[in-house]
Amino acid sequence: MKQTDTDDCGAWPLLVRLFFTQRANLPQLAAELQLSPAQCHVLHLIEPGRPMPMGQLAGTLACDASNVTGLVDRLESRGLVRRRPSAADRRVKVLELTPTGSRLRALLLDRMTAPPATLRRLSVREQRTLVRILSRLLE
Amino acid sequence: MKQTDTDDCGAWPLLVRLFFTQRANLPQLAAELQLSPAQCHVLHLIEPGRPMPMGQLAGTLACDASNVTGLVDRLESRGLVRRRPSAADRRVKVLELTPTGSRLRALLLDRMTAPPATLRRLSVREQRTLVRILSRLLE
DNA sequence: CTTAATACTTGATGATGTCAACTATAGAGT
DNA sequence: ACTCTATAGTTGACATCATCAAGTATTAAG
Repeated sequence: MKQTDTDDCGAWPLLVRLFFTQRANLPQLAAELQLSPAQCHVLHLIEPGRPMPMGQLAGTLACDASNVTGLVDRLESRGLVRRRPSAADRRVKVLELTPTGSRLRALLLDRMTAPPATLRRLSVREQRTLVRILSRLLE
Repeated sequence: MKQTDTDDCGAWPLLVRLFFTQRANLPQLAAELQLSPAQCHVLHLIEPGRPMPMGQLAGTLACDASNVTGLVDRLESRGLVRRRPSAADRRVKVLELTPTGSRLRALLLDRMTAPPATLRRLSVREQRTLVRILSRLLE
């Protein structure tokens, strides 16, 4: 079970390359929606109808809480996100998408998940295999 | 059967999720090497013994040329990268890793390609399959 | 009730990124 | 040659991203 860390046939290095490739074209995709990469990340994380405390967002983004304040400030000023006080704990503020934010998020996911041309090189069967394997990676 | 996977729309959203997951933990990994995410990206792109013109780097990063100037300034001031004039065209400056830069790059790739725990859920055979499929995506 | 811990904000600072203007070189066409 | 245009890189102005330290408000613990 433990054996293949150094002997995994290079699967992870390939994913790293894929990661950097995607990282490079996120800015342009974001710019088309008048967003920054970080804002895309936030929009991606807040699902419609699933409000999220700011602290949890900071945790998921793995960044400082004060950074989230600024990010949300800008998103809120554009009417994409709302801060709501939490009923349970008056310290926490919960974030939820506005209708506009929901629509923009849908548009973003649509563009991001528009498969690149290279994906068409795979057969349907290979794609299913890929889905099965990736699902297990994402638990 | 929440969704149809008769087409390619299943695999890419998963890769997008994987992408954002990795995006979130790059800052910490970078910080351990006293680097920023962007600097990691640059270091990842300049291979030892394969000098790269600044313009090409800007193209691959899909960012403005002036941004590369600053990135390289900081990397050069830390002795990780060198600017060299190009013999063929005196306008271009070619970037190459210093020995220190090469070592740090190796360390970075080592850490980045240290497979996450989730990868161990896959059998060797599944990992090979993943490698085969990803190679075709990246070729 | 006092004290400590948590959630978020503020202000300072550096890094990242874009744009416009600039220098220097290259590559035309005339 | 000589102008005209395009390209490679830098600089300066400015917004965003990100961290840290300090501060406020609230919660929780002793």
